[in-house]
Amino acid sequence: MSTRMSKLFVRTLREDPADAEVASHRLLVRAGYIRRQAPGIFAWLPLGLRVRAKVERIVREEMANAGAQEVLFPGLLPREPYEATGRWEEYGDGIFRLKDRKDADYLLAPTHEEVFTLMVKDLYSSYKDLPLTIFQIQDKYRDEARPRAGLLRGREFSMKDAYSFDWTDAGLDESYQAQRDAYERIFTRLGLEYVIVAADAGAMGGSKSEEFLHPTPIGEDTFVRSPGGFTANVEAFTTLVPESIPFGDAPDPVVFDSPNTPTIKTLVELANAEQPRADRPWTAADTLKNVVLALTHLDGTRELVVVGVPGDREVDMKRAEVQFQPAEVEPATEADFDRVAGLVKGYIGPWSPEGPVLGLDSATDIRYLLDPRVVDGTAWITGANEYEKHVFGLIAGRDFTSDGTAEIADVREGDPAPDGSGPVSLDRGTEIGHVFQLGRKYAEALGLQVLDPNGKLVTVTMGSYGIGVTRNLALIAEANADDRGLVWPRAVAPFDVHIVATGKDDAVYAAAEALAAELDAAGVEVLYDDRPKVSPGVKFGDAELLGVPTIVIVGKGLADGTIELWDRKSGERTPVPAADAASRVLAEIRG
RNA sequence: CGGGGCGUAGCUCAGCUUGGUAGAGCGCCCGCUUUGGGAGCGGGAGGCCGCAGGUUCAAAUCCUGUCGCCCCGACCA
Repeated sequence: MSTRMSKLFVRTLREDPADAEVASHRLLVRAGYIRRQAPGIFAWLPLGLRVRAKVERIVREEMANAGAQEVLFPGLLPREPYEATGRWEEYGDGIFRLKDRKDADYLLAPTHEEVFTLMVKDLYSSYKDLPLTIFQIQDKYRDEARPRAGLLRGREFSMKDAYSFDWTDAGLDESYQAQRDAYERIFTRLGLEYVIVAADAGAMGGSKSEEFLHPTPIGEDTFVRSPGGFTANVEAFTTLVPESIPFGDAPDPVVFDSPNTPTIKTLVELANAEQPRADRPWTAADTLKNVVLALTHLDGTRELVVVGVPGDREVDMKRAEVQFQPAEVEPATEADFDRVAGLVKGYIGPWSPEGPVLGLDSATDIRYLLDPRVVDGTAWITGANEYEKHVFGLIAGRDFTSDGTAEIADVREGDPAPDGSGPVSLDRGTEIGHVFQLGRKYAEALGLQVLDPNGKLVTVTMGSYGIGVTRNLALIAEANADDRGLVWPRAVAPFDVHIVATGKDDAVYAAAEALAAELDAAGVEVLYDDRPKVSPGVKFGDAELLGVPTIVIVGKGLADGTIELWDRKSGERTPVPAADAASRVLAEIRG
């Protein structure tokens, strides 16, 4: 049965909704696919649901291809399983919590590792039952601090989450690869450009982890690519370590007066004026900036660390978080400085004439880490640990050492890729899928073990694989819109064809109706704009806004026996004999 | 949590500076006309001006408080 526009539960808006910024949000609301219900929470109207179902179908088909079975867990879950893995606390304000009438704690599930693991534990106890991959498509809830961009970052969102269970590491590799392959097929079918980047395994606590990123200017992630094919999320980017330089007969460090140098820029200017170097001027890259960070560990203890980074680089707090996780990182506060003796704000450095100042074996006892670029033999200008004094010619490895390296400096366009594949470029992207090997963390915490062929208990190793269904939908909309509206790829369009009848001639409506019926009988999903008192301009505008890829206009051409095929994407209109219309549409849709 | 902006009809907004009976366009309903690019005319329905308190003869408008929403950042995946 084809859908009639006159009966469809939709109201298109002539103007952009005031609260929508990005194209997908604006257009999905304006075209009547979704409506906002609460911040980051949306109602789905018939058009939106149809697209959502199409996306889900592709995901289901490829999950089946990958040998995964569909299940459905509740979104409302008790606290206990999350307590067992520590995530009830870890999630903090990030999840919706609630209590039942007996005052027992519940949560709206942000993801389902725990309950999947427990279900497998309940049912399976032999290696013969494995491998197993099960998945669901279900709404997830996260109380995002700031939901934004409509569907792109919601508090309720639909996600396909799959979990694999193996009893050997090799098995996990295979299960992982199967999902990874399925993801490539899914995004290809959805028509979404993607890059696979090495990701930080992060809070989920696993080993191997890759993100599928869709490059888009509205993306919230930054990732790098090199000409040689290296890709990584900036958080996971590792610096190419330069060769060490022999100390040779480099002169001893020289302390100099450096009043009024609150910034790296002023310090460099002063150095060039007062302590010029023979071969080339000092630059910010010659300075070593010692940044004091305060870490708050999981047990609540606060630790100060100092990280030395080249002065031309900023600290990237996101990279710092990754570096020090699971501790929380923030710049040290005044109170932190007050607690430690020996740090002269603005003049912090690892060296003093009296001996080392930074490091676990130094005067301050503060952990000192260095940017990987600070290799042995490099010479630096840095603080002399005395008010209004800096030191130059300080040689790494000779005059100071560290307790290790830290990747907290920002990544820049042109930085060399760690695999030697050339300078990287930076792009914005949004995560559309994430695959990773959880390993045994959850199985251990929840006691999921099976008997191996020798009758020995072994802990199961797991993978977890997510695709944001509604986010993908939004990104498809985003990537396929023009100034007139949505332009759906055929694979996910709410309808196959949108028939627009114009004019008031009964013959037009009769012909349009007959065409709709014929196509419908052929299994085509038809949206038929039968509204009799609506002007052609409105119907054309709505057709463009809704974005069905093939539009058929039955109107004034009918007098000459023609009907028009209108391609939404190219805008091209092709008159065809009315008698051929159905077959031409079929060819268009299936060709 | 920090910064900025905004809450007036279903939607987009004006009115607020300078207090005096609630406005426009679109949408919706009725009638007539109109039908290939968001029609015309006539008639109509629709408002706790976010909420609370205060000032005042009188508050959408001024003051205080509060709640909410949007954007940027922080946070989060």
